[in-house]
Amino acid sequence: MAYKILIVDDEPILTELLSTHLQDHGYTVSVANSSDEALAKLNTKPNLILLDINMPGMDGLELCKVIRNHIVCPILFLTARITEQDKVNGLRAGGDDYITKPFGLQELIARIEAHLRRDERNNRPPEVVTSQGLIINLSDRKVFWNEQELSFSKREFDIIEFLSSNPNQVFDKERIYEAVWGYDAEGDSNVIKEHIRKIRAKLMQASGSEYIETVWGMGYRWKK
Amino acid sequence: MAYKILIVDDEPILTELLSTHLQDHGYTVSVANSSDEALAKLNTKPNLILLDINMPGMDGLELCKVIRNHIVCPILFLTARITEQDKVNGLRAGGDDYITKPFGLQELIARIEAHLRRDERNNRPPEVVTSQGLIINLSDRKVFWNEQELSFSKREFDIIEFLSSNPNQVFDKERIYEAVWGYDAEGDSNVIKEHIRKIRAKLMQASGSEYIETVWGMGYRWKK
DNA sequence: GGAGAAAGTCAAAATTTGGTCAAGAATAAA
DNA sequence: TTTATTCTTGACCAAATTTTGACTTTCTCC
Repeated sequence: MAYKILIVDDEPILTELLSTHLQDHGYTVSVANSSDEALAKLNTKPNLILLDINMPGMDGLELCKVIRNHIVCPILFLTARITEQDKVNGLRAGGDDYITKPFGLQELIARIEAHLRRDERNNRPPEVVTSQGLIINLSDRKVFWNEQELSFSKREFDIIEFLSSNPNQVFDKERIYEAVWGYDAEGDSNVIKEHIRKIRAKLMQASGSEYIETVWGMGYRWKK
Repeated sequence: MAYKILIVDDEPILTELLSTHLQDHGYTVSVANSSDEALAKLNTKPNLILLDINMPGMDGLELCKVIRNHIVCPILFLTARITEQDKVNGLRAGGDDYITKPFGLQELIARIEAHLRRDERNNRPPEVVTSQGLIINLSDRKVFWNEQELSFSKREFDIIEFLSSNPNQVFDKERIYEAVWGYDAEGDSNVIKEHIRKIRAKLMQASGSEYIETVWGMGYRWKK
């Protein structure tokens, strides 16, 4: 999922430039040309905000404080001001970083990445894979069919995780073994077949449908 | 509790100056004059690291990457380098900010505050309240079941703190050991099992319910 | 349709893992 | 110092999982 970045600045030339550049790097960008517009666009829940300090109407610092009452995400100030006191004020207002114009676009991207990465680290959302009413929560290692939690052993879950994270792809038994056990299987082994059987049985009992498909002579595939 | 800041720099004059200044602002400071020393001092669990890029031996960027494998805390680079590429490299290496020498002490403090505040916001609720009447106060290191205070030893509380701060996530024994003891366990150890047993017993006696769940083959999880 | 290969099934054996206990070592308190 | 508390270790048991081997079924190609 692409990260959403909100740019708040009243200079159309700059916002246009930034917007394009960020989009080239895979970000979803929305632009606000005024404080009011910025507040209105908060409901798009941006993952990061670039905020110009010099804005007509409400000052960037003020705006920052207001934003902080609404959402928690990295806020980076863009500004031409350079005195130390300005920096201090910006950070005290609840900003997370301070980039002085003119700035290099590469540096900007790197800083954005650093902040997003940081944010990710701190409060990563649960990774969830879903298919047809089945919810697979990878970080909690839990599987639900509607309200009901299904229980799987370690190996079983590992196999489910691997297959469901790569839906519709066919993997032969050696490949699955390698991915789940971490090393190559020696000789012919019945292990995979047996685990697949267990998994299928549990999923079938709960949901009544098949999730793992056999591709004859090739391997198994997670249907999505 | 005072924040702990680790300064990594090989210039004694600078570290001395910084150290004094930070202490004046109420921080607990430890100094490492080399990469090896820095790594050794990681187990003091600093809340923030100031890292010089130009160091003899392991480069600051390298060091940063290594540190990132151990702990999660803001890392601020200190350096005389100023090219944009340098900044980009620093941030990519896992750093959170980049301060070029010479820098103002006020700005430094402000940036430190901003990062710590940020960290606080993200992952340090002052107290964790779990479901049925159990209150875990992390700053006072006290646990209450309704009105009654439960007593836990240091290790026991550390484990409770770690698990309950990351509810629903499964941690294997090595991971718990690393988080609580600050370094890797050597060989198989029974310590975690034993402490978990003690904790469970106390919680069960007081509240009559299980808070720590065993995930077979994976580890333990704090139920929430 | 039949041979042979691949996949599925089942139950039992083998292994791994977690829980418990008791006692020694280490640490803190008195 | 003595004493009490906490931490760690090793042994053992019980439970759960994983693997195995024998067997049956299904599919493909001749």
